[in-house]
Amino acid sequence: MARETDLDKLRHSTAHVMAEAVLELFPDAQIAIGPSIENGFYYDFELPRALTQEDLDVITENMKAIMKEGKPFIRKEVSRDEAREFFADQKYKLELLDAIPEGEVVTMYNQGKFTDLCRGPHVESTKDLVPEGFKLLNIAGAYWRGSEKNQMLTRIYGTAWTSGKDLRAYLDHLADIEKRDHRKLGKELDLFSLHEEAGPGLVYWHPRGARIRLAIEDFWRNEHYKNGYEMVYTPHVGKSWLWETSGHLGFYKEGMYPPMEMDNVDYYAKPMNCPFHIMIYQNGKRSYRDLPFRWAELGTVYRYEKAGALHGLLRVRGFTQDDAHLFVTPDQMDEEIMEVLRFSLYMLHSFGFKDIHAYISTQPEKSVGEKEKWDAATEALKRAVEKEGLEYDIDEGGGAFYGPKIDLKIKDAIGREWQLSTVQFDFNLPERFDLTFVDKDGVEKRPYMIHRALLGSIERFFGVLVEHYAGAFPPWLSPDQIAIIPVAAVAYDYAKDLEKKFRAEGFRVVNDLSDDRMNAKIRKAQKMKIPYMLIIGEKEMANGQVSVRYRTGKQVNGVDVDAFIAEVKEKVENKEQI
RNA sequence: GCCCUUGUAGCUCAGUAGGUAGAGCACCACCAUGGUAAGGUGGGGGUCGUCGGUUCAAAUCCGCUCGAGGGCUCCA
Repeated sequence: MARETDLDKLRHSTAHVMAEAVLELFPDAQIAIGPSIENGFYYDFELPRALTQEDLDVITENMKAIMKEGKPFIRKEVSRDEAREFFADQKYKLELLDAIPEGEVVTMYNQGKFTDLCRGPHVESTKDLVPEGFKLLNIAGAYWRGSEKNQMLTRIYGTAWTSGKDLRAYLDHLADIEKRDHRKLGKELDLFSLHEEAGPGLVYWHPRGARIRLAIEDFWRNEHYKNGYEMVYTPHVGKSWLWETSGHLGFYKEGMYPPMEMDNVDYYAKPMNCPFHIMIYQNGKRSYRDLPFRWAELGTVYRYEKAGALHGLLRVRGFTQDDAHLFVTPDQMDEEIMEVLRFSLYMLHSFGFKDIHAYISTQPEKSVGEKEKWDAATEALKRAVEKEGLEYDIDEGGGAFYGPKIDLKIKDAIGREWQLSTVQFDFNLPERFDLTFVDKDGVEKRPYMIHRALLGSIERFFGVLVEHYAGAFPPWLSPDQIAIIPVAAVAYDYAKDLEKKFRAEGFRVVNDLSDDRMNAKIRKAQKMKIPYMLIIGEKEMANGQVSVRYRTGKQVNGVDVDAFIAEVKEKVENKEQI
């Protein structure tokens, strides 16, 4: 167990004080566990009734009072019997006690009226805690010991810092996260919607969202061609034998939409694209001269995610993977892995993600395929990651049963990690579908198969992008790149000319000819986070110019139209933010 | 699936101790033609998520159900 930092100690001790305060309110409460966590702490209780916000206020006041009293935290080593007797009416503590290995010292910590079974460490006294530096945040349900078979407890989450200033900074950070929420911005910027009445977890892309998606997809397709991929399109449903052969019906059935029967055969909506790409592979006798195949598809798949797991665009039931499958000979493996990783990084960088961390997952206990293959593939993954100079962690035994993999996690603008790219070896499907290629020596051999997704799923990636940019997309992605804002009706003809000109240049333009006042038009464009606003009136008309107001608030008046076009083009081409 | 919270006009939200619904924005109409974040006036729009119960009377109380949010679990 890692040594606890001072902040961990503070948080853990604050959790104990919270438990004391809760027991003051509910003397009969059963207490479970209360550790420190990132940014705070929690404690789980079994309570006689549901908590309200008022309860939290009372608990908070109790806690502050306890902190002011300055009660020492006292550590005490006890025998198991002593502990068992002390916690006779605390069933969870008794269970925890039983789980402590024989021979390990049992310790209890006391402060004021509260004593907990706890290995510590804690601060010296409750007066070392910071009344103005903590806040109880929310109430949630949590299973005892994290198992859904067990009793659901009430968990109170809190945050704690060494000063009121740090607390405020953290609360500001939480507010920032809320402002960036892609569900909120998706509504405000009119990007997408979800309709429970039409099916939970299924996404509707509005025109403005679709424009962003198309910009992403166009870029994605072009880059794939440049990197030697071919595009394929495959069906959305397939007969059950495909999924029996692939093993999905065996291992993954509860994650699939239920079957549709037609002509006495069950059809399933695809949860993955692999079997379909394999069908294309199977369509002919393959030679080593043909390999590698790199087949990519923006393939829409359907998976049954539990209702409680659905979350905006980040967790949905129908989504589009930016999928590709590589069929390679064993001696092409190294080179192909290098290329896939390089390509992944290039894509992520293009979208403004610079901070990238790799995770390599190796052979688990239960797996298919020979050990030599696993080792060779794992080594290839490591070599690739090292060659790109990426920091990486190894998750020993964390691979899927069918092969090792690399996952790439990016950090967004406010430091949150998201897993996007994944590159996975598959020793299973080539076997199950009996894939072969004819090698130089005329012998049929098994190809290697690599699954990879660079962005993950378009929906999820889009959600991450919205939060990363807080809705202020760089011009190349922005749904509207330019807003034309004529000051008065006299400038409408000029506005229309400009609009035509910009469209001819390939820009996405909105021309605001409404009878709003200019100020209102600016406000609207600003709220839609349009990067360039062009204010035009008599002055600009006379000189064939535009006045540019940037989303950032900067203004430049009297700009020649061609100079403006060149400026925007450069930003778009370089995928730069303004 | 489980726990807690929650569901009132397109959106954001008010609705005090139960007496048959309000605001702002958006939308429509008219007036106003305006130089860097909301011009004015008027208007249309809701069976208060669904079903059932208590009551003379329910958006307000109770039950069921369907969603959503925060968690837990799950994510081969």
